Order: sequence, then C-alpha cells, then structure tokens
Amino acid sequence: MDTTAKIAVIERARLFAGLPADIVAEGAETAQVRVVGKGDVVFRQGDEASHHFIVAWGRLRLDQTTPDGKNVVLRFMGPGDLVGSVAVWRGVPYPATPVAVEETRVLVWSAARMMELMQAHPPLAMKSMNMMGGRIEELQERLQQVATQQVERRIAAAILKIAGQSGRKVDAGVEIPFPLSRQDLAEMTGTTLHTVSRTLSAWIDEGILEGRRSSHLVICRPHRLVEIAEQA
Amino acid sequence: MDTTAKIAVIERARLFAGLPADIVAEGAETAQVRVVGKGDVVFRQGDEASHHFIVAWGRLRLDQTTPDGKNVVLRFMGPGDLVGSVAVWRGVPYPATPVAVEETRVLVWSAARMMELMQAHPPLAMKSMNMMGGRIEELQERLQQVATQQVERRIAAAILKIAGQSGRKVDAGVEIPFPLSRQDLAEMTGTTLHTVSRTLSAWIDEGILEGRRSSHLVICRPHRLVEIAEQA
DNA sequence: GCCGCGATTTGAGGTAACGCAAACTTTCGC
DNA sequence: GCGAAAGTTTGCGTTACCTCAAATCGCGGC
Repeated sequence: MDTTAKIAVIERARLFAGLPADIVAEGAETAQVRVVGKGDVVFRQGDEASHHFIVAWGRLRLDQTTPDGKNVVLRFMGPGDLVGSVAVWRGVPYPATPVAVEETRVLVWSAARMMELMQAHPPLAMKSMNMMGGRIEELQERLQQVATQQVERRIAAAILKIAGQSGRKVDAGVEIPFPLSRQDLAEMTGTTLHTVSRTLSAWIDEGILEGRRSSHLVICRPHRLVEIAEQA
Repeated sequence: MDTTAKIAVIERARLFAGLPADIVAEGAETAQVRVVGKGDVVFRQGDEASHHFIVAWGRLRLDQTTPDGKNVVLRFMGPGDLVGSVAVWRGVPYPATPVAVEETRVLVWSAARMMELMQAHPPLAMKSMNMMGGRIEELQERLQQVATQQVERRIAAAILKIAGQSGRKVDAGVEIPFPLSRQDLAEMTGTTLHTVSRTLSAWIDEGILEGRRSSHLVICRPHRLVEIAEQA
C-alpha cells in the first residue's frame, strides 16, 4: 500500500476526518501497514500496549475474556475505527483482543510516533477525545440495555447496531456483509447461542430476517426489528 | 470558598494532579463554586452540555433514565471526579443526571473556559484522555459483569468497588460513608431491590455485612466478599 | 464427490431471579 | 413527639432464560 492509498484510508478515518491535508499526509507517511488474516488477531488481551491501529479494510471483532473463561464481544470495528489507543494512552495492557472476522488491513503507529503527531497537532488530540467520548456513550447505552432489557430486545438492538455500522443494501433488504455467528450475537448481548438461535429462528419464520444456517444475515424488515428493540 | 481552598481541591483532582502550580492556580481562579443540596441535581439528562464540573466535597450518583422509565446507576462520584466533560467535548446533551446523595460542592467551568485551559496546557488534555480511558475500562468491566455473571457476584463486586473508592476504616470493618439504598445497588447491578435485599440479608446473617435497615453499610469481612465476587 | 467437523436447530426440564403483595421499620416533616 | 412517607424485609407464584442433550445441516479438506 503506497502513501496515496494510505492517505485515502486515513481521510475517511474519524481521527483525521476534516483535518488539513498536511496533517493527513504526515499521518499517512508515518504509518505502517499490516495484513491480518481471517481468524488472526491484531494483538492479544494482556499484551503491553505499544501501538495504535486504524482499520483500513476489513472487519475486527473485539473480544474480552474473563478470568473464568467466558467471552464478551465488546464491539465490531470496520474501516476508520481506532484500535488499541485507550490502552496506549493509559499505559496499561490491552484489555481485549481484536480478531479479524475477514481478511483485514490495519495501519500501525508506535506509541511514540502517535504521541508526536498529537502534540504537534492539537486537533488530533481533540478528535481522539471525541472518539473516546463516543465509546463511553456507546458502552453506557449497552450497559443500560443489558441491565434493564430482556434478551429479545437486546438481540434486536445488537443486530440493528451492526447493520447501521456495516449493513449494505441488497434487494432483499439490508445485508450484514461479514460472517456473524449466533455465538457472536450471544456474546454481544450476554445470553447463550441457544437463545439467540431460537430468537432468530422465530424472526426468520416471521420474515423479518433471512439467513438460516448461513453466515450472511439479511434484514428484510428493519422497521419491525426497530419495533422489537423499542417495545416497552 | 476562596482561591486557596479551590487550589487545595483541584490539586487532588486527577485532572490537575501533578501539574505545575501555575496551571493549578489558573484552573482554580477560573472556577466557580456551586453547592448542591442532598437530593438535588447538578444538571439533568438531556440538558445542553455547557459546563464542566469537578466534585470538591460530597458524593454524586450518576443516573441514566431509559425512555421506558427504568433507571440505571452509571457510577458514584466523589471528590476529584470529573462530571459532564464527555458530553461537552462531544457537543451532545448530557446523557445522564448527577444527583447529590449528600450535600456536595462542585467546581464549575464553562465549556469555553475549559477549552482555553486545555489548549493553553496540553498536559491537561492528556490527563483528560487518560481519565476518559479509565471510564471506558470501567464500563467494559461492568458490561462484562452484567453480561456474564450472576446477580450475587455482581452485587458483591458493586459493593467492593464503592468501598474501594469511598470506604472508610472503622473498628467493625470498612464503612461506606454515604447512604446507599438497596434500590441504588439494584440499579447499579441490573437487578431488583428485592433481590438485593434478600442477598444482603443473607450476608448480614453470615456476618459479612452490617447495616440492616440502616443507610450506612459496613463491610465486616471484605475478604469473604471478594471470594463471592470471584467465585467461578 | 464423499467425509468429518463445526455451527445451528430444536426439545425437554430446571432454576435463578422477577413480579406482586403485604408487613414492618426507620426517617423526616410538621 | 406524632403521623405520613419512604425504605426494607419477606413470602409466594410465575417465567424468562439457562442447561443439558440430541438431531441436523453445511462447509472445507481430501
């Protein structure tokens, strides 16, 4: 990937979006590129946090494993998303593991290099705070959902959120363009894959979804899903 | 409260901790003070985010209300904690309501004034990012707890977290020095006050806690609570 | 094209926790 | 100091969801 391609990626990333061309170019020049194969990890939970990453192409699933072996999916990340920065700033080990759910390319900066960029260009730091704020809001919303809503609503909300981030219009409705297993949805919503499977089966019977035994889900009736997600 | 007193407060606040005296003094001079009576709010969820706050004395409970009327306690905040900043930076309405659980004093900065401070003193922005990162980690941990652990463990973890933040040693053990209702604990852990009451009753019978029908909880056997919070 | 393994579906039974309800106790306003 | 209101305890029936179990399907490897 040459600098021109990197600039194209970075411009779309929220961290650099709207900033002057010279800052974008400087960011692009100092970035390395890394290819992460499907199923491979960018880094592992517990590793010392030494680099910042931005997703260029592809899709990552951010997993957090508990001491007793359970797994939680914190979020899915796509092009433009920032990975690892929180741990780098705080000087703590990465708290989760990003796994590629399809072949993915990431841009990489060392902690020191990104620190230089930020100190040279305060707007970068402001954008970064803005993005961290977005994460906080998202986490607060999910905490509220898991704490107060029943499983069916949480699953609906999770699917809608992913569709909103990554969905693509196809003739049957909105497609989620990467493999999203029942297990993934279960670990996003704090339930079991059995319950997810039952719930999706019911929705497929009602014509809300398509994708039985298939890894590419299609939402046929998004409005109905929204109703379920918001039902009292 | 005069500037000297404000400086004393700000020095202990994580946002200013360890920074040169002149920055601290400048922060103190530009801060207003506001008294918030027990049960009163600093601002309301949905208000336009116009000011940053730091708790000087007292204790706040950060509540988030859902469209269908349920309530979640996002966190308790004490001296040194930053309130409202995330929403100000993002330019979105405050996403939650801080309620004083005892008489509380807060320092107040307008959005513009804090922006000036941050731009004049980059270390302030770095500290702020650091604190936001802490919030993210905390929220991820709680999400994981609510999503994977059963109620008893979550209640134990919530009590331990509050004790760690605000607990005071007394001869019977560690006391939580502000009123913490069963309802509060229920809304922190995503359960009902009935379940919290039953659980605490059992723990009081076992001698782990004291504080039946009293608003000041005392943890007599913290180690036992840790075991419960970590049990497989 | 066939086989084996992982993902999904579906069933049956159990249970943790909820929802409702009522009694009781402490706190707070007057 | 008294009464009302708020917070807490406790019992009981219900249920949403989990756990265990088995059948089925689809995909990748050979």
